[in-house]
Amino acid sequence: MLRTVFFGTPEFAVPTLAALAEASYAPLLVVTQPARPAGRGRKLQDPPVALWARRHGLAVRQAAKVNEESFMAALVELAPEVAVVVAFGQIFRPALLELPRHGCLNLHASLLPRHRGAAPIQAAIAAGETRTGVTTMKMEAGLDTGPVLLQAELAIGPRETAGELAPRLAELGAGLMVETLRRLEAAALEPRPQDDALATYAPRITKADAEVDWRAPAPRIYDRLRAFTPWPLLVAELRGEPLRILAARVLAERPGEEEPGTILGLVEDHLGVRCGGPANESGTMLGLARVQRPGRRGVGAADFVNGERLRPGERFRLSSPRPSPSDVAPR
RNA sequence: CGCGGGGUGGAGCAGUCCGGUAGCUCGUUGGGCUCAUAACCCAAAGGUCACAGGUUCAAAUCCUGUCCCCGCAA
Repeated sequence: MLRTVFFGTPEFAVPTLAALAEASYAPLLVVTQPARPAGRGRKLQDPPVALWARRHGLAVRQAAKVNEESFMAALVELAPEVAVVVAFGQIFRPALLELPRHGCLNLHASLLPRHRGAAPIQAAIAAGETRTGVTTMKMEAGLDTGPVLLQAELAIGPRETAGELAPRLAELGAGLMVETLRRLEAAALEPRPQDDALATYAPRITKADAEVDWRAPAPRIYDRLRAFTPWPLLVAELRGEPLRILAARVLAERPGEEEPGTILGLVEDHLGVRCGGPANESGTMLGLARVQRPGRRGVGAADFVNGERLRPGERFRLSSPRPSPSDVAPR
């Protein structure tokens, strides 16, 4: 029976917490972020982990800064043997990393060393990958650089969004973390250092990532839309006003000389837009299924065309090229 | 009391600043034409303009209050 402390914040961390509790690794303390103003009205909202933990009678501490003296002192008091960290959202200083005898174990939503950082799920989808997974590792000072303990893989569906993939990875990871603790107790873990040469970095997604570059091939734009669903989705500019793209698919190639961003018309109930493509091939086409104007609710492509009286030939504004948000050089 | 946008026939929108016959693109129904790639032509039905008060000769439009929806923040 390990003396365990759990650190986690969003929905992604809940399955692991639940699995620990069920597997007799119920944490002595659940540490999570303070309630923050959120949503319309900016009311204070507790993070999902706090809600779950309280509902199940676990001790909860909402710490704004875990490296501070007051929190550290409280933790020393508990004398944890191991800390389980899942999407907590704060950086641990060495003093905290070394406090539990077995160290701090992290669940990360990618196959490390790929996609270190804040948005591994989105990065994998945006990169067009067909497989990803979860990793448990022993935390060290660098961001997601610690030695790998266990990994589990799964396939990314061709139309799967980040919102759909995240809970699957969370469940997969929950089981993996329990297994990791079992092996820790049995002294059957073999930490393997990460190969830094293979590392990529997946920075936090921002609204700026949502901007569509119509010069990219349609399949690439589609990958980004899947990665950025449910947030921040994609945003394009039409008639001087932002238009949010809620759902789309890649349509069959259709030869044409139109500029990228040109509206080709309604195709199979989708608003067909000319995108970029490989040289010497006919251009690719993205079909917008649902879009949303500012202040309005989302509408289907046909409704949008009717309401706006759109005709083929109108063009979305081309955005400025930006580096792929999915992966940049490792830090 | 965080900020902003919206609620108009079945759908999506315009009209609201500058009060005065309810408009557009679709859909539906009936008729015609004929096939094409958002088919076309003619006709018809369908709205207490979110709700409640107020101002006015007159309110979708101006004022006050309420309800519902959406975005910003992650």
